[in-house]
Amino acid sequence: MKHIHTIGEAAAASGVSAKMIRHYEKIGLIAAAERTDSGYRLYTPGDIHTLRFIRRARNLGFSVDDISELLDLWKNDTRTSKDVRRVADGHLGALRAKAAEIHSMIDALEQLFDGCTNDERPDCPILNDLADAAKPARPKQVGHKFGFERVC
Amino acid sequence: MKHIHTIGEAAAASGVSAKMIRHYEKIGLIAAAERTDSGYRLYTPGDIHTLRFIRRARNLGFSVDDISELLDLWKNDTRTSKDVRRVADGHLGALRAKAAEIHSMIDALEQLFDGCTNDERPDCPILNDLADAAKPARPKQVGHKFGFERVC
DNA sequence: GATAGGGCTTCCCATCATTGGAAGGTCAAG
DNA sequence: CTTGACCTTCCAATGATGGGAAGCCCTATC
Repeated sequence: MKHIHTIGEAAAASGVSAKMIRHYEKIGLIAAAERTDSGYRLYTPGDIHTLRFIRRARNLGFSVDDISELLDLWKNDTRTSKDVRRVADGHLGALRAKAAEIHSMIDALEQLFDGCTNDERPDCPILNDLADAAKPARPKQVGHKFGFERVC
Repeated sequence: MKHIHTIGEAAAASGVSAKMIRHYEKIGLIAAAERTDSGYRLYTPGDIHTLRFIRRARNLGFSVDDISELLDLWKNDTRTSKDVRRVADGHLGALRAKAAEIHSMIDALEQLFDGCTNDERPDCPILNDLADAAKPARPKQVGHKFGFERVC
């Protein structure tokens, strides 16, 4: 039970794949690992701790750039709580924006579903809407329902 | 006011960039456009209608594969409403899964924020959690708050 | 000692939708 | 004829990850 591990062990212990560990090293997110005489990378428990940090941050959706900053802050004794909040807050904003975007898609799609009969007929408001957005699936009270263009 | 348009006009009229129109042609999502003697692509109003269809579907987050299927259904007289629903339903499921994933990230991050002082001190539950997930930011009643490892 | 297997190395490619740029041909107006 | 805006093709990059090939290394077993 040495305290030094191969990349495979580090991967298993951290939850970061060996592929990604090499990748993170290549892009400079983590320092280049020590090597054995034969070229194998070696990882200390501290390295693995860092890898776990990275994996958790990725689970929270942080980008590699964000993680790089968080790692710097983590290892920086002069950081302030504010610094960390700034990074996390930026990401939280991005997540909320993404969530809003997806929800608007979901809402639009659900609305189209409302008018969809789900039967053997070819008429389908989903395609109608895609073909001509000026003719919403369930118009609030938009008047014109002439159905020009193909029915569906 | 001809009824035939260059790729730039088609792009402006459809909301799909010229780059993407060429790309969609290359990957087979749309048929290869007619050409002038000098090689310029030519688009009919029908082509532009198709491009608008594509753009709207992309706005709803459909993948190119989905859109390809939707286009086939759109132009297929024997399709049924069910067919369209199947595609849209699959996408809706993916969107909901993505939304759930993002919300779980948001929730986790917000919880970390709860314990973050946002001041000049270096102690920060966000980093603490990333460094050691076994020690949640706001533990329900997890006992051990020894703060081994660095404080933050 | 030889061999088999599994793990490690590097390098390249693919994803997915989109954008950017370079180098060069075409068209319309001045 | 020149200028500038448009078009053409081709190549590359994005971001995070996976897949695979070719080849070396290490350990266990015969």
